[in-house]
Amino acid sequence: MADAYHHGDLRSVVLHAAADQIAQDGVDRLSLRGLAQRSGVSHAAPAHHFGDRRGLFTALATEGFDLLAAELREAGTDLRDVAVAYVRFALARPGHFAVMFRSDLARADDPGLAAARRRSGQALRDGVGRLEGVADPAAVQLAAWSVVHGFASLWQEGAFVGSDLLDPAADPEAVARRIVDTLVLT
Amino acid sequence: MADAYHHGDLRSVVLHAAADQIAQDGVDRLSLRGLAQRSGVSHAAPAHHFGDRRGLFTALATEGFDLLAAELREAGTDLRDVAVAYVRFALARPGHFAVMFRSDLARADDPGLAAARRRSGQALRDGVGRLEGVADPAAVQLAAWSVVHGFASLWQEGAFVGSDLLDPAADPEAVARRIVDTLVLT
DNA sequence: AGTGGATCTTGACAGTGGCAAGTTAGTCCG
DNA sequence: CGGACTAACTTGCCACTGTCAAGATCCACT
Repeated sequence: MADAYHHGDLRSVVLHAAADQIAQDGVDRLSLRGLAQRSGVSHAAPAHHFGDRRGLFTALATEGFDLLAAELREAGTDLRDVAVAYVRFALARPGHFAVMFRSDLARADDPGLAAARRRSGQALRDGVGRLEGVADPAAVQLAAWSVVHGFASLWQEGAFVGSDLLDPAADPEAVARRIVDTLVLT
Repeated sequence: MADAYHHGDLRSVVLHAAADQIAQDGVDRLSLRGLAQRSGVSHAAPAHHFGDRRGLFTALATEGFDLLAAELREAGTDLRDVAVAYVRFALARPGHFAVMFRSDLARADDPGLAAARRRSGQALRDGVGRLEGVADPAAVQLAAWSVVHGFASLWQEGAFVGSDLLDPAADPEAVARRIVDTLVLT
């Protein structure tokens, strides 16, 4: 740990630091050099693992999609539970979530990222697959994804604070459940 | 136009150029100097109008909220129409939309931005206000906002492209209407 | 033991945002 | 008509950032 050379775990250390910093200050204020300094290495060390600024975001997004997939699978097969799990993930991992759907930050053609995105998409599909007796299942699936994604985004950016739409002290997961209930009973 | 000094319209010229560039390359790749060059002025000229990088984003977000408010008011008083108008705005003004809900980019305490945000919030409220016979109107309002915001965000970032959830050539407004219909009939 | 490759450092370069000081243009007021 | 005042813009500079190239260090393997 106190040794000069990091021996393997630098990659995850930097990733973790990046997620922390993004959660605190936002993506725009993230500096690779600051990240390196915070991780106790020279300014060019991260480049060896991620190559690029885009490479770092790509790795972070990939990790995010894998974490999301795990979270969704754990939630089971009920649409409501899966939806709430999506919101829970977004709020628990703001640093990852802020990067995952930003095509301008990550390298869109990265095969690892595409695979992880596909995995989480599959997990989402598995959880929402059974929609018997619904007129337009595809619309419901789209709506479910959109509503949890939008709610998580808006919540995280503080869009609800002065809106009178909800109690500032409310539990986001509980609100998410209320919203999803509004949706699926169609 | 060919004169050396811009005389007044530089502010809007730069704002327009910024919206264009953000729509093309994303927020992260926006350079104030490139913007200035593209507008035909020196690198420090924008600073006089916006002060700061954050100042530019603040102005752009403010303009965006005003445009959104106008669009929402024009849509009338039906929740479906207002919701679709929200999506239409987001897709028509991607450069503005990308900045409007990013608290890390704009100056959150700016009074002009707060006022514009309040105006568009009011417009949204006016359009969605009448929800008679609904068990949990606040939840429906939250869900409506969340679903259009999420759908517009996901669409813009290309999250739907390989997902089999919808036809890649589909008209986003039509899809948005389908989604909203899924929602309000509760 | 020593060779090879992975990991990290050092040093340099162009580009960026931000600041200070100077320059130009228009306006107002005698 | 002319001179002062102010807004708009320019020039020059600085610290910082991302990126690249070259060198140093460590580890594994034979």
